[in-house]
Formats: sequence, structure tokens, C-alpha cells
Amino acid sequence: MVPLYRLFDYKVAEDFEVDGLIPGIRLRVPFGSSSKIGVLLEVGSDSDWALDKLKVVQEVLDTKPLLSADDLDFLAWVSRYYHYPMGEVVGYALPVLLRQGRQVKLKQDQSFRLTDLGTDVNSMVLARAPRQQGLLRFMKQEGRPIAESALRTWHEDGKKFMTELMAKGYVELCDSSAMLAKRPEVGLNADHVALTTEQQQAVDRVNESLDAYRAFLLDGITGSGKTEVYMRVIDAVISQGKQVLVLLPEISLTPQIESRFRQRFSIAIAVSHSSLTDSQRCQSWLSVQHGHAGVLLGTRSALFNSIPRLGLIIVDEEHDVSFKQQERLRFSARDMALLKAKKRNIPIILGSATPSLESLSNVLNGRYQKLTLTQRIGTAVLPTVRLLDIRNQRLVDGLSEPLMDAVRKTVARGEQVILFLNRRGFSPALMCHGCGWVARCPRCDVNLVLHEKLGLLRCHHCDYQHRKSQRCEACRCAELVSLGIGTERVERALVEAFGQDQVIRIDRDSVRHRNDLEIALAGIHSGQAKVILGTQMLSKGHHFENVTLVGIIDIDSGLFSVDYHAPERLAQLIVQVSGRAGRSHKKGLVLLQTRQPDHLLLRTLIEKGFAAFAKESLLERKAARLPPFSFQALFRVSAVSESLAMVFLQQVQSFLGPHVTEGACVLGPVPAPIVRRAERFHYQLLLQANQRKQLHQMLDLLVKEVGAIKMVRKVRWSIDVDPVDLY
DNA sequence: AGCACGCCGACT
DNA sequence: GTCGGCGTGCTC
Repeated sequence: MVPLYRLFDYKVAEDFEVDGLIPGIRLRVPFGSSSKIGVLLEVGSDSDWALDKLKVVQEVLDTKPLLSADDLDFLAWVSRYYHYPMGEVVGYALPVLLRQGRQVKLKQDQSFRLTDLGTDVNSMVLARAPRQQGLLRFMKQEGRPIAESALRTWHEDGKKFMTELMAKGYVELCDSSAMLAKRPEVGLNADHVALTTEQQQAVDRVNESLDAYRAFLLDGITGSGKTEVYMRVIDAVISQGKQVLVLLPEISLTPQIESRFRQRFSIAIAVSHSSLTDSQRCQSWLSVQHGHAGVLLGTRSALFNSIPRLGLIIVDEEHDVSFKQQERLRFSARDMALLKAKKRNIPIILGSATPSLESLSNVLNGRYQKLTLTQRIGTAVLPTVRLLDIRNQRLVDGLSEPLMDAVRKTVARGEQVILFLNRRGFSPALMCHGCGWVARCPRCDVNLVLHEKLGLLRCHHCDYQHRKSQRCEACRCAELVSLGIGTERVERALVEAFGQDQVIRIDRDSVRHRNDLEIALAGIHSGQAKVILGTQMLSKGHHFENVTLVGIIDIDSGLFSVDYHAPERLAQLIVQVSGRAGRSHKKGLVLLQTRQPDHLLLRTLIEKGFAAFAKESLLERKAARLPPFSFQALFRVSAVSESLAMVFLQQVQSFLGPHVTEGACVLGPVPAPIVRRAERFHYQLLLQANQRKQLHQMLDLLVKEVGAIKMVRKVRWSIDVDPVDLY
């Protein structure tokens, strides 16, 4: 598994038993001066290389393939689509331990059940061991065996307490495979929850086409019960003996869904995300690959798990940008999930309250079937969303008087406020009043952000930082002005108004570690903090009961960003935070500060909702003769010297000229961290093309061509394809 | 990506 | 003399 754009041929000894050579097995092979683990992709009798120059396979590591023909086909497609070395892509599909060539056995997931003694005994005998008592009660309540893996979600040390109970003779081990083979007849309470008509229709639609590819967009507002729909469909799929892949955008969302699923399904559930240890991850991978786990719940990398009996894919919060990996293999898990579903000929559900425009466009052109949930479950009321016209308003540190007034009133009522500002630091630019000099990053094409408290100027792209001096670095005069506002500056203003202990700031600077966030969230839940200020970080997955006012400090920058996805992201944010304000007991208020109160898209969003906004946006794009979705390829070119990088870029540009039909080539330094000296020169080349085929042809040619540019062999590139009209 | 090989400066 | 810095090229 090497990061090279080609494959390597090997031979085996003549008397070798060839039957064991099935694509997908691991091999140990000599490579250069060392040896490496490789995955067998193809078996053949000839080679482009001279046969006597081929080296001999050292060891066959598996008897059964770890990756099926389907998997390899999918990986090859990914490799081609993103122009990323096959070796690396295959590496993504295997957990670290297997990649290292280790022999790992799937540990049998043990299950525990009550003995007769345990069933009869009164749990009060364990009064002095509350945890054991709790566990015993839990098991009685469940009335079925509990798998060891499920025990861990009950309590961190669940296994320990179970061992104690076993020693006392209240529980015993039982065969978990027998238990997993069929669903217990005893339905769990969740099954008794009646579905709304809409939910039932959605479930029925999907269930009608469980045996063929079909893409569904489950468009349901916050609190409309999407998860319940997922669970019903999953139930139908696993009772056919098939497996389900559920992709979630972030780790923080996995535990809640995991526990809901575990309560609901008796079949083994595997989870996969970055905070597992290598060994846990490997076990989880194997349990899915062996077909033991019926559901795989994970973040974007779970897409690469080998899932032999895959029967359904669910992508929850499909609009979320974290489905797109922004490093190395820049794949979009959402797009590749669609591809996988298509290739396996199985249904896929994309769920969201604020679907991506790509999805909505695909609904319009008939490629996806839309399932809509409009009713909220329970009593939650949607808040009022209002534009706050700040034209001619005096802003103090980004806050207008009407907004501050609303904040004060809310706090006075003993309720909480969330304010959003998507910019960290004190101010996004530092300028000299005397000569106009602006602090800029020496490595990137961006302004440095002032972090006042730390006395630093920082680059938010590459983490470059240096001390802020009192004088202008160009003319040495002392009149430096901070332009624009960041969270730090707003925090200062809020602290002045409400006092230190009433205000809490949540952004990447204030919460460095996982624990920091938990402490901050605890401070919010306890009600001590009245005004919560944060970046996007705060907008996902957290529910605060007492928040009745949400303010977004600056929405205009989202309307006029160079990124043409910015308006929909803004709209998604607004809808998302609206779901956070005033739950259950009280109607909330969402205030949006803007100087564009008549902006068509904004008005549409607020008056008619997200669906109308999206429709309008699509029409607007059409009117502007923009393709609904263009391709963008991003090359990160790193070369040993700037002049070599330039040579490469010129070659590429002249080469691309005739192949790009529409849209410009943008050439320039890319903001990127400097890792090693040799990677000093990063350039990005942004391409837009109308047709996927053309772009791919172009990239193929380019890859060949780059090999021919002798001078710049050290150039490395990665290609980032923007969401496309895939199926 | 690793790793070897090879070419130059500064050390016991 | 040779140790080790990194620039260059190769991996079936």
C-alpha cells in the first residue's frame, strides 16, 4: 500500500497452489529494499514487466479475501474518480492492524442472560452494590440477553459489574449467535410508538423498493421523526438478513443514535469513528465484514468498510459539509454512498431538514424520490424568525442596539441567549492608519487575524503566528486599527455588559480539548451562563432547553461570499439554529442582523421556508446560466522550489486551455500549512467544467502529462471534485 | 511515502 | 579520514 499511481506485479513459485490466490487477500511482498503488505487485486499469467524481473511473493496472509470483488471494484472507481493512488485507497478500506499485516481474530461477542436464581431474586439483596443492582434491574427490564458490546453503552465499566453478578450466580454466559439469529418476539416499547401518516408513507415507499437501487431524499424538519423512519426501514432490511450502513456527519452525534439503535435492535451494531482504538476499530470492521453485525453506524470512513450483505445505506444530515474529507483523499462520503448504492443495486436514503441543492435538483429531475415529513412530533413550537435591519444602526462591536435590547430582556427573564458569529479571533484584519499596510500571512494569500488576548496575529489557514507589535511593520507609526469583528471582540463587549460569569464563548480557541467543550456545555445546561457566544461549532447536535433567543450577528457575508455554496450554508445554519430556539415550553425568537433586509433569498427563506429558498436558488442559478453544479478540481501542487512549481503550473495551464469549456482557471498560492521545507510551495488550480466526462478526460491526460514533465517530478497533487451530478 | 545512494561540509 | 546533511531517483 504505497502512494503511487501504479500497481506492481509479482510472481509466485511454480509449484504454488494458485487456488488460494483470490483478489482481496493480503500478501507480503518484497518492495525495494524492504517488504510491504499488499492487497492482491488481480491474478494473471502475463505482465508488462519482464517475467524474470518480477519478484516473488513472500507470504500469503489470508485464506479468505478481506475485500470482496465488489469492494475492490468500488475502490478502483474511487481511485479513478478522485485520481488518488489505488494503494492508498485500498489502505482506507482496511483497519490499521490489518493494513500492518497482523492476523486479527474476531472476538466472539459474549452475551449474558439471567439465571433462574437471578430472575427470582429480589434486586434489593444488592442494596449495598447500587451499580450491580441497577444492572440486574436493567436486565430484568430488558427481558433478553445482553451483548457485551451493548453493555459498554450501558456503563463504561459494565463488564466489571456483570462479572460480579456472574460470580454471585445471577447471570450466565450464553451463545450470542443464537440470540442474534432472530429478533426476539418481545417487541420493545419503541415499537409501540405510532407513526404519523407521513412517516408511515415514507417507510412504505422505501420498503416497496428494498431490492433495487433507488435514491430517496427524506426531507423532514427538525423533530419530525426521521430517526424513527430510519429504524423502521432498517428493521425491514435486517429481518431479510441484510446489513445496513448508516453514515453520520460527526462523532458527537454517534452516541445518541447508537444508544437508540441498541435499545431498538437486538442484532449486533458496529460503530466506527475516529475515537476508537485501533483494536476496537478492527473488531468493529471484522464484525461487519464477517456479516455478524447487522448495522454499521459511523462517520465518513465507515463507507469503506467491507459489508458483504449490504442492503441499505442511510446518509443522515446529508447536506453536512463534514461528509467531505478535506485532506489526502478528498472524497465526499455522500457522493460515494450514492455510487455504492447504485453499484450494489440497493436503496439509499439521504436525510436532512435542509437538503443540499444537489439533492433537491436531483429530485426535480426525477433522479431521487422525495419523502417529506412536515409535522413535528410532540409539542415543540417553531420560533419566530425575524430580520433585524441594521442599516443606519450604530453597531458596537458588531452588536446593534435592538439585538442588545432583546438579549438584555431575555436574560432579565432568566432565559438564555445564543449568539452566532462565524469568525474566531478579535478582528479579521489589522491595518495601519498611516500607510495602509495590512498584516498578511507570509505563506498564504490571506490576512492575519488578530487575537488580542494572546497578543498574536494568526493565520487561520496555516496556523502561522507572530507577536503583534505596537507599531506598523511597514512605516513604524503607532496607529494600528482593527477592522471587522470576531468572537473575541464580541465576547469583550458582552462581558462588559453582563459580567464575566454570565457569558461563555465557544469556538476552537476557547475549547481546545474535548473536555473543555463538556465543561462549557455543562455551564450552559446548569443555567449559569446566560449569554452563549459561538461559532458554527455550537450549531450542531446540542439542545438547550432554556434558550429562547438566537441571534446571528453577521449574515451578510454569507450572501456575498465568493463561494457560491455560501448562501445555502447560511440558510442551513438559520434553519438549524431555529430548531434550537425555544423548545417544548416556550416560543423562541431568532434575530438575524442584516443590511440586506430586502434580499430575495433571505425573504423567501424567512417567509416561505427552506424549500422555497432552495427552489429560488436553483432558479437563480439557472437564470445566471450557471450550471446547477459544476466540477471543481483542486490541485495542491507542492514542489521543491517555487520556480519548479511555476514551470509545472504553466505547463498545466497551457495544457488545460483547450479542454476547459467554461469557467476560469484560477492560479495562485493556496493557503496550506508548511509541513516540510520541500512542501513549501503550494498552489491551487481551480477548474470549472460543464461536463464530468470532459473533466475526467482532462485529468487523465494531465496525470500522464505530469509524468512527462521531467523537471518537476516532485510535484504531488490531489484532486478535489466538488459535489457532482452523480446519479 | 520510504529508502538507498551519492555528493559535499565539519568533526572525533 | 568518516559522519551525516539532504537532493535525487526508484520501487514489480
